Amino acid sequence: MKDLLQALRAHGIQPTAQRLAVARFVLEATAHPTADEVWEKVRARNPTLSRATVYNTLNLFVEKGLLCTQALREGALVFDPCVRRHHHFIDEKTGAIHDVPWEAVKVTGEKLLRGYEVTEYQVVMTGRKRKS
Amino acid sequence: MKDLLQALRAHGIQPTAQRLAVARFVLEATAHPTADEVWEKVRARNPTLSRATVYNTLNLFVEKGLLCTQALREGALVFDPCVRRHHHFIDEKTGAIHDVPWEAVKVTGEKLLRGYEVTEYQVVMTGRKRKS
DNA sequence: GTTCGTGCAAACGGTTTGCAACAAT
DNA sequence: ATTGTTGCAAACCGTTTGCACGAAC
Repeated sequence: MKDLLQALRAHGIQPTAQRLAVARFVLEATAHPTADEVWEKVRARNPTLSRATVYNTLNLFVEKGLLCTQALREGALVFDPCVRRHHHFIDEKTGAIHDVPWEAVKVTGEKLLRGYEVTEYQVVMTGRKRKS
Repeated sequence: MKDLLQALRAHGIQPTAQRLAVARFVLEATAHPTADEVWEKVRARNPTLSRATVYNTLNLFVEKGLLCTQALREGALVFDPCVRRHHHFIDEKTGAIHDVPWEAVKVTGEKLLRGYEVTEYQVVMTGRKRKS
């Protein structure tokens, strides 16, 4: 819990009860939730939390560099803790989004694209989850 | 124009004036337009065309395999002709989306991901367009 | 008492849907 | 006459915004 406080302060975010609740959920989230999913989940413990506050808070976190948004789902943004670079795998059955470690996949050739100066990239994969 | 007719028929789509107009624009589009952009552009020549028809038509095209949707833009789907596989480059200044030839970038390692069976993938790059 | 965050409700933009008019077979 | 397509408007969903209340310095 203390680390959450420090994380917010380190990013210049004034901590409030609502922001801590959102941060606690979203920074540990591995599920790439949408804003509404964050609201649903966090509201379970903080019933007075309003949707607007969740949206405001998430946008604030993005602005302050605590979260990144990803356009990986059709129709809604998903939020991802800004940790080390990684790729994404999308289960075509369930739509669930999984992180893929950066070293698991190698991309070559992006440096010498004619006409483009690539500063960021990621591989977006889709397929089925294996039983194992 | 004849090829458009055949393309629609080949995909089991009954051709109508509206569908041909949409197809003509979107199949040649290199700009990855959103549905509303398609509407705006096609309406210039077909002023009676309704937004609903554009949405219905685009969804029909996707259903029938003539178009693919890509979640590359925040807040709106973009449509892409289903041609050969390719990657995407997004200009971080303008948001413009460009196709990157499949052979220009190589991805390795996606076959042996533990737990995932990858059936599709693409590299999504962002950066600046070079002057050249 | 000023500043900032919250909550509500209304507004907004992209998309879908219900329905009545219509065209084609 | 049946089937399928169109156009309009209303509904819908995810998100933003305006504003009044309330908490904190």
